[in-house]
Amino acid sequence: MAKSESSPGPVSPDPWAPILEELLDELEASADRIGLGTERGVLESLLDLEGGRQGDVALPVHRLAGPAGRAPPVLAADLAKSWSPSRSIESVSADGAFVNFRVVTARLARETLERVAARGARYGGQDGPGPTAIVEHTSANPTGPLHVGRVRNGIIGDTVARVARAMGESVTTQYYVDDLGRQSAMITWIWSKPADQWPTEIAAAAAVPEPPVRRDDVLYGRPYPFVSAYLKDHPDAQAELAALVQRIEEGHGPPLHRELVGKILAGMLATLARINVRFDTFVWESSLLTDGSVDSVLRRLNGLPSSITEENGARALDLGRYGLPKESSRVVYQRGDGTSLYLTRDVAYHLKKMRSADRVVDVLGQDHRLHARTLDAFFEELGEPRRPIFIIYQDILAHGGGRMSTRGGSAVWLDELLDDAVERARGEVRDRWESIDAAEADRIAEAVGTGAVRFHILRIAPEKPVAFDWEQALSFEGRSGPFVQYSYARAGSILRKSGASEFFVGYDPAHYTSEPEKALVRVIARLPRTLRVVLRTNHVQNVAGYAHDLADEFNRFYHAVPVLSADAERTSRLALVAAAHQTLGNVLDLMGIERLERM
RNA sequence: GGGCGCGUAGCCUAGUCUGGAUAGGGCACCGGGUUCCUAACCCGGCGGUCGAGGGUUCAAAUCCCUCCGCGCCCGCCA
Repeated sequence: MAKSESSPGPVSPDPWAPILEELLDELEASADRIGLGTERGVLESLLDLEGGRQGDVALPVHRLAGPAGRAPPVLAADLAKSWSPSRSIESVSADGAFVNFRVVTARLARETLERVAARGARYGGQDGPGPTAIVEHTSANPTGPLHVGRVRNGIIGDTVARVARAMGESVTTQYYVDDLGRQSAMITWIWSKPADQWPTEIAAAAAVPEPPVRRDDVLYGRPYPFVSAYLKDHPDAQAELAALVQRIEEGHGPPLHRELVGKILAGMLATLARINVRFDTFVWESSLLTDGSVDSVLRRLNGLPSSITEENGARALDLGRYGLPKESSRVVYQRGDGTSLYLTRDVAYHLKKMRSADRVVDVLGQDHRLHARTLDAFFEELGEPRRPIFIIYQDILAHGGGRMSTRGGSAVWLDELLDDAVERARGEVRDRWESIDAAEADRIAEAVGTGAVRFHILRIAPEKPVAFDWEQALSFEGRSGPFVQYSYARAGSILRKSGASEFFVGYDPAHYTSEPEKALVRVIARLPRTLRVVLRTNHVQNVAGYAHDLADEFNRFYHAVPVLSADAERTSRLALVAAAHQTLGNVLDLMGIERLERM
């Protein structure tokens, strides 16, 4: 009953919010009239907002039918019949056990365009200050250039961060730089030897096909896979490496070490920057040793009742009660020689993150799944109330299946993929736009090519196993990044040619009477809800899905509804185009794909 | 062997958390569309035992059980 006697409060950034409130008010009243004492919360939870084929919102009444003592179709019909006309709901109809509500387009359009006009680049998101968040992603070992097997990490992480930021969270992205341990030490080990003292097996690195770009990550990462293989059957080298690892962990590593890690990392970051992936903070693993974080964790762990000392003095936690799929229920966190392990440092790192942010999100490959569970168990043991949120993705497999391997030649370098995509885009641009100058063509090609790659990876759920496919990765049609960019450019073109400078003045939402216009209004209106769901579920593929839906509806509208040549409706249609343009742009931003005014 | 993830048309994929109406898209294929705001587009068609089997339910792609296939992990590596 009670219409909101409370103050309206701040306007919701979601155009559907006030309409759904009204719908629920009326639904409650309608339920009352037919003697249903159903609570508003129940009704609300039953509403299907993506719902109706035959409307905008659907209410399945099965669950209400029993208590009401009537058959579902009867109840649905009764509810529909007792409906009183309202300004938001255009029609209410019963179909079987469903009641379908169709919203008055003009009302939805008004709520939507007002918000797009007022919020601009912030349309779709929410105002802060929200919680603080740390999103850690990529964090690949600095041992060589990135290949596409792991590029999902950065794209997922960066998109999650962008969405969280749009939703009002205060987000810091972090790259955890592994400068400790064997992997990066192998690089230093080999490069600290004069070239004429390299083992021949490693010097043979020169025979491997070269990645297309020559940068420090390529150059210094080159011997890595060969060092790795060489070590397997050279105990003397292993001993050298072990000594080096220990010196590094003790803080006495050669200056070359940090220098090489930094150079390789810079190369990897240059590649990531091409797809608009950048980081706010870099946390060097070694800093956790020097700032005492690891010692402090070690002390806490050693004091735990579940802490055990192994024969050689190593320390472990008995995690038997967690049912981890380990051969032993003991998980070692400190070596016999007193040094720490990756796991221990990661515990320290996460405790640090959880102290400084409300939400801690990690993007991890599926090979880290058990590691993530182990971390959780450690936090439980330590009495830490909070947990990181783990987003687990599957590595992209090589073309025929199987892991991408540098030595086996099945690895596809990310730069190589991007170069190919850009090259193909350049061809497309030239075909369509002959008068374009070279610099402009390059700029557009880079945006289109990299956008295609980023979208291609983003569109698939992270946990889905995928094998790399050049043809699909380089597609510029259909469900693709360029399609969204193209739609944005088309909308921009209309706005430009209109000669107008202000689009959200003098429009009349009652003009949106054709199906394409109604559909376009509805997709635009859907963005805030979509982003709320993505924030909660981390299903970043839905951002790409939404972008495609929006572009799709815009193109249908574009073909069916003339804008510039319209008379009475021109202003209103321009407003709708402007709203679509803004929204497409906002979604491109969320995906880290360049907006192009022309293409 | 154990644990976890994945399995939706020829190919790729959304939907699975929170069960609801004839399972949405895209590619490919077939047929149309450009004197008109960018054809990287639009319209139409073809194509589905949602891995298999059982169970729960008024209702299962979705929940439970069993099995099959693929992947990953089960280190005093990271």
